[in-house]
Amino acid sequence: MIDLKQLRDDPDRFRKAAADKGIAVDIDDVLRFDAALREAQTELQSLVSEKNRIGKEIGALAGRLKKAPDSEKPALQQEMQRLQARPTEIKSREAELNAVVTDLEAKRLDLWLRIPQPADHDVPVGRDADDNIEIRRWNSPWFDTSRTFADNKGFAARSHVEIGKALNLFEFERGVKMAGSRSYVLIGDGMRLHNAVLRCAFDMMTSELGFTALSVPVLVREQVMIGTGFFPAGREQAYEVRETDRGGGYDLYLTGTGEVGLMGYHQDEILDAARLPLRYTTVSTCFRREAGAAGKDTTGLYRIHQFDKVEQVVICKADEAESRQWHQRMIGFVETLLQRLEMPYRLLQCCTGDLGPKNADMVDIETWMPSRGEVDERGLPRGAYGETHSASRLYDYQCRRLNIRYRDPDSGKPVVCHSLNNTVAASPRLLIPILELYQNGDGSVTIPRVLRPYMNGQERIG
RNA sequence: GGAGAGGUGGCUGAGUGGCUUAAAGCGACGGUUUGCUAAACCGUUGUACGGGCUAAUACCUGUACCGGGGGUUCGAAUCCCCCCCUCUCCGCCA
Repeated sequence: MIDLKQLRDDPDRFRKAAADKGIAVDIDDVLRFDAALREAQTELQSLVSEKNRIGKEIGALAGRLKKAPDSEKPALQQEMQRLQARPTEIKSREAELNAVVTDLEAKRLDLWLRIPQPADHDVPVGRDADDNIEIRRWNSPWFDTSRTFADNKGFAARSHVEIGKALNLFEFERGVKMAGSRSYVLIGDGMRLHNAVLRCAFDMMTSELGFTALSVPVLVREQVMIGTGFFPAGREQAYEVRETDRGGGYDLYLTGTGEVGLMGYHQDEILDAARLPLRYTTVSTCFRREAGAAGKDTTGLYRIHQFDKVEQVVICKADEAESRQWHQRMIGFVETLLQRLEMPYRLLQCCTGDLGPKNADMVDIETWMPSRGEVDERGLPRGAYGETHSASRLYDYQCRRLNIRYRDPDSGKPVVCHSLNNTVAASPRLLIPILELYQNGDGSVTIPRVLRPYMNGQERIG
């Protein structure tokens, strides 16, 4: 959520920002509702103020009335009636104004929540993912993405789907039987490898990097979804559990990322400035409806409704330099992990059209997936980078919605925090490059060295 | 799931319709005193949203907030209704 005062001061900045992101929101309506609301509030408050003042007189009079001898009571009662006339009159106008204020507040909030965070000045303007700009690449010591898979490994690549089927690491049929399309079952070493990746990433964040591990709810109230910025814009992406239909007071929503729980944790708190920055990590199951993605990435483990993810978030002081520094660090943690896994990746600077409403800046990390991409003249896929991570820098947009602040040591005033988040490892999507890059000509798969401690020392599958 | 007790400021805790529109204590901050520390004494005290005046996030002023939402009333922490949460006991259970 943006700062309304900033909107009043410079509406053009937000008009342009929304246009750059390709998000339709009527800034003029927000300003109109805002102005009308404040006018109504002003009138309402002065009426209530008058009512309260008379109320005090009535209170004092009531006290005198109680102690007064009977002879004086009729006069006092008459005075009481006279005093009560004006508040009664105010009440009807107050009710009218209250209705107006409630209505305008709702209208203003509805639009306010939809005004996107302006992209930072150094984020390239663009329409969609095609306009993202590559920042840099890293190649594995033993796999050069500029050469074909066969040139790298000496045999033709099989897709993770084929590998998984041959080695019985996962299947889709029974997953679909139980839960519908985009559902799957991990089996045996497939499940073990999945856990190994997550554990490896989780241990790095906690033991090595000092992030605090939290296990957080993945079934949360609407307020947390709004606060973290996933609602209202992404409402159709979340599964909802309609508890109100069975008499409960609240509906609940399955979270699409651990970020929701990690950030919602401190909702409505004023944090101790001395304890910032807060660094949290979690491993959680993530649920996504993938509405609007029908027909897209329908094969394999790439786009699925349920997966597990190690996520990292940082909540820091409202300082642009510090925010930017953490963004780079958090990206660096992921690079370290991918380099340990010896898998080629690249960094993409996302353009304005690909940022989403809440980000000032976003860097995607894509890992090389040999089975993706166009098919060459021999009918073999050329391979392509596939998105595995996304590092967001949000300034105070998310923390303002969540109402997470700290007290500035100098002024003593509450200041809205900055927040950042980044994937550490999302699996089974990350199993795609692992299986495909580490496959051998004999059909087996070598287990990446860093994952072997989490596989009981096992070196190969199959 | 059943029964009961609760939810008041940073913390403890009083307050069962106005004469207290949240007492008192603790803590924190500022000051006085002091060779220094401690103590004592005096003072201050939250958040949000408006309005006024502005260079100002300074100052003045208003409204709201006693778990959340609604209601009764001239007036609600207090009375009524719904919901949420916590605790105790019972039941069930990974």
